[in-house]
Amino acid sequence: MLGGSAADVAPALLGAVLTSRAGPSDAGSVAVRITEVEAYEGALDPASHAYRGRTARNAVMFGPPGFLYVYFVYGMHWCLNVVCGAEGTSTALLLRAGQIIDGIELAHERRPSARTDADLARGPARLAAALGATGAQNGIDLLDPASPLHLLLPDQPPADVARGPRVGVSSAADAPWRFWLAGDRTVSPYRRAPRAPAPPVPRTGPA
DNA sequence: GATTTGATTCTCT
DNA sequence: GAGAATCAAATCC
Repeated sequence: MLGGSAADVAPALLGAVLTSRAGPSDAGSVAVRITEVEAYEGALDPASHAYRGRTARNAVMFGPPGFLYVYFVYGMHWCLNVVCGAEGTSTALLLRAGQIIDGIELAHERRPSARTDADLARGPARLAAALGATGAQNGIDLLDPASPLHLLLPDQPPADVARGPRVGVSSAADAPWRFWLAGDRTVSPYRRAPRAPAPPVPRTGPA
């Protein structure tokens, strides 16, 4: 399952369940069903952190699949990625959204601004916050049940998978490398990258 | 060594 | 709809 190009692996990750344990005890765990991901194709993808080669920050992406790559962005947010390519290929999948299926109360405590259950993990930084994930979990093995974060892949890929352009990326903005469960309420709203040029406006008024 | 930008979210207008 | 918050990595001089 894991080990191919990010776009190939992406549909298989939809419907997967990511479980986090708050601490040494099992009390306070939160589980999320992944409903939206984005593929980042490593050295082939201008939008990928691995596009310009290996650095201390992105080293995890160059490792074997099944590991967690966590990065810090905009000075305040953590984002979670699952390494999916073979060792050395640096492809990964960004977890963009999910549905909390266990530990809803704890998730609300971690995300006070979320007004509904669907808002708890609707967005990459929100998902990380709901799980209580930070850079401390960077590089852990998601396939190891003993890890603080554990990923359980579904028996078979979901049927209703939609795909489209990625959110918030300013390069390769049109590549259809975002995948989500069609119709799911927890999928984040599409937004073009802030710095991308405005789309052409047809001239309907007087010149 | 200094500057710029970013795989975002929240709040106010 | 627009702007602020705020850190690290990458880029430029």
